[in-house]
Amino acid sequence: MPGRRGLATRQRLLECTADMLRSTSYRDVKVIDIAREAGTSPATFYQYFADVEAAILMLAEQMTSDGHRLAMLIRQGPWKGKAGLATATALCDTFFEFWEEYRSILRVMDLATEEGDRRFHQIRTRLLNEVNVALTDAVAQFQESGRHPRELDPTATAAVLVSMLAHVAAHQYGFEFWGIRTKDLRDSMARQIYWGVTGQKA
Amino acid sequence: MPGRRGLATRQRLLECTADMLRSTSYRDVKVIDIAREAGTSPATFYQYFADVEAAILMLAEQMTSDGHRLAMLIRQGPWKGKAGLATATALCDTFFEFWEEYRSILRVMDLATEEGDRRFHQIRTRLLNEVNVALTDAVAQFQESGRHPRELDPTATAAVLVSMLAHVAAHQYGFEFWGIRTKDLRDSMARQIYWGVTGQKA
DNA sequence: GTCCTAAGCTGAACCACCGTCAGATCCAGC
DNA sequence: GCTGGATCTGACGGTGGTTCAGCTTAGGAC
Repeated sequence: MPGRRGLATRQRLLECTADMLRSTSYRDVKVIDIAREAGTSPATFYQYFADVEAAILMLAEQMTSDGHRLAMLIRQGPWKGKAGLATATALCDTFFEFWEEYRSILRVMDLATEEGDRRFHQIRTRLLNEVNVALTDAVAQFQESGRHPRELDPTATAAVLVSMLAHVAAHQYGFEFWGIRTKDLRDSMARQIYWGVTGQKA
Repeated sequence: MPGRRGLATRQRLLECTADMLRSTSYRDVKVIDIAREAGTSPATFYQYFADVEAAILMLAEQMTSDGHRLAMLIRQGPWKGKAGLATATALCDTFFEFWEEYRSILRVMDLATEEGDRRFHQIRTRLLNEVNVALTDAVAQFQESGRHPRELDPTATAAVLVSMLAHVAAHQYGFEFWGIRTKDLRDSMARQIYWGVTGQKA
């Protein structure tokens, strides 16, 4: 349990880690650089974190607590008719914002998750499961009312839509570089989400 | 230009790199381990590749040439009616297979692309652009026939669908671990694709 | 103000890996 | 079996990883 000074140092190290991650490839983020940036010695870093991954893990945890707003939007928004399309559009925008803010952490989280890292996978689940459950509920509601193909698993549909949101948000710049405007991506994606949730055309 | 022996050595190093990548986190893949595995010295590795990334880049290039079948499926398949849904389903299956085969390379490619690496971005574009163009054409065709919302950009719609395919294929095991069956994912995804391409319910 | 103590920090050491180069080894063709 | 170019490697200086014993500092007690 670190005291006041220790907490300040740890926070400084976390911030520098986030900075390094923003400006350097994950593979090249070195403890010594983080320490230098924070005006301290590498040994101090190891007092607070077992390795660079552990620091990023902590950053990812901080991020998760900011992720509730994603699920909130889904639960609170209306999904019927024109307002439903507006909710879907707002959801896309919020995903874009969120990814913009935490881009560098999210990409490491994604890699680590795919590499089978349990800790990152758990954090990813905490972040996206909430969204998935909210979306599943929305889909299930419309499925009961009959307009939706019965044979589809609402959880799977929600997972597919969340994947779409996460991946498009992650590669937004790639698409722009390639001539596709973010606004068009958003509109197409919102339409897919509206369809997926309600089973109906707008 | 390496001769016969040189080419064999390079190929062996590439295979060992792919092996290491499968069993080790990207961050921890070391030249010395690859060399050991290949029964050669690190210096030999540097005769063929500038660094580990360069080797992975070459693996990614080999992968790209196997990627044509993805676009082929989209161009050849019928998209109308029940057969259209079958084409969408087959597309999902092919994506799953492809990702299964090249999982470890694809995740590094994704990371590097998001980190702004031009070379990996270019390869990613070569791989997915073809798919995207094929899908864009399919969407545009249905849009002309009027059943599709006019205001949507077909390129963006295609991009959104390709993102969905790539991300779900990448995280297939994550979803299964979490209780969602691959088959259900595939069916939900196929439905979204069918909707996205044709603008109609199945 | 001085002292004391626990919290916090670091210099230095050791080891692994990187990336390079001069020299050793191999082998195809004569 | 000799030779020249292709191929490989041992060894080295340099950087970063990680540890630990010992130093510094904050701040409470007096």
